[in-house]
Amino acid sequence: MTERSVRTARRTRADGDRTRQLILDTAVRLATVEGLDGLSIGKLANATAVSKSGVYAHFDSKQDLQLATVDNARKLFVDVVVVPSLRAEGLERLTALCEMFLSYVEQRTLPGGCFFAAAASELGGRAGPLRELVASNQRDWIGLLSAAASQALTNQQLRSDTDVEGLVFELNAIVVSANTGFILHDDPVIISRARSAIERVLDAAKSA
Amino acid sequence: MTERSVRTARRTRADGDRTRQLILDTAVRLATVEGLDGLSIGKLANATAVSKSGVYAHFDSKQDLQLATVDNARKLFVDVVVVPSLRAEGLERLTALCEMFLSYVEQRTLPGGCFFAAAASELGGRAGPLRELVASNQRDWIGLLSAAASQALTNQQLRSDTDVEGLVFELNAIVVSANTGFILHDDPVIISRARSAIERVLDAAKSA
DNA sequence: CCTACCGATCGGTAGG
DNA sequence: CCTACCGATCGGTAGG
Repeated sequence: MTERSVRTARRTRADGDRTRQLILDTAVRLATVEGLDGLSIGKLANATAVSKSGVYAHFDSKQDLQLATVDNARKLFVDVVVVPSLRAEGLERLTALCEMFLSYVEQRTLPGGCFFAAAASELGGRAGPLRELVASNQRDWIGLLSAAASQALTNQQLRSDTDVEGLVFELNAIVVSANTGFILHDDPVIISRARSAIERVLDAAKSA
Repeated sequence: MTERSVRTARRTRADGDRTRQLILDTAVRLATVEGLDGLSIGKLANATAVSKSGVYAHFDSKQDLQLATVDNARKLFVDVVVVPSLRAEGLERLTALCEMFLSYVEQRTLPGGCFFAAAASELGGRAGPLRELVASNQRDWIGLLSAAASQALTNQQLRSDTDVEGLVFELNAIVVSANTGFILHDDPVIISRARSAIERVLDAAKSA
């Protein structure tokens, strides 16, 4: 009987998982505004109504929390940008990836815009595992665009003399720049300017 | 006599100006790596071998220091990117602005790459005078590119149906993305990829 | 420009 | 998961 009431009162594993997820989701949102470094355990504890040591119950150190936050941001990015685009193939997939990225920014999915654009700028000039993890995620994204572009080339949807790396560099530059500009100037016109630029670049590369 | 020795021992106005400039130059460099917010008065004092209150002798508050740091970064940018490009006009000026920007990044003028690219990413999602100052500098840069592009159009160096705003958006996206990629991946190939992209975009816009 | 100090907050730990 | 605490560092000030 005592045993029983203790058991019902005790926090279950599922509770712990939910708290951990709450902390990480909040961390992703906070980090797009304050930066991954500006994110403090104290502020995060306050924002989630968990005590500081409650946060440390889930993460060994600030760096451990930061790495888990990047992983969580990756999951979000895959869910809202990548997965919906995988329904299409080749040129259509390439177009969808760019459009879903722009829409992910435009919808203000995260308050400070794209998590990885912010993290890449913040950590670019530093060293350590956090920077490497962000760089690796960035390479994965470029790889995803490149694979779609290559398939479009194989499908003869793009001109046979297309420079795939150059095309992907340009597309990525456009969507990332749209993110920064949209957040800095709070101006949706920048998103439509990016849409036009994407269209122009892809039209120029399309096979006749 | 006592008067005299006191006078020679006393710090002159020029000494103060030199210290202030040393602080600001160090702040610009540090801010490209640590961020304008990550920049602390203590670290800055250490890096310049001035005491913390020595820093406060020149700036009323951290925000005051940050605003002065942005102004100092602007001066540097004008010196190394803008001024050399103003010798040319029209299309040549537009090309020079892009090339000088890429070279300013490639030469590692600042350890964390372009100051304003870093500041725009860091402050984009926040509010206040610092963000407004950075946004205003960003608009000036876009305005500079736009003016050169417009003149190129007037000079009939660009096709008469050229979308100046779209062209400038694309050129800026390319050079800023080159900055982030170069710093994050430490790979000079990204700069040459950007040079090719600039060339491709400008070639497509050139009048026959 | 310095030394010496302020309260607040940082990342992190002890003990439960 | 909590309260209560640690030394270090933060932005900033007093007094010289």
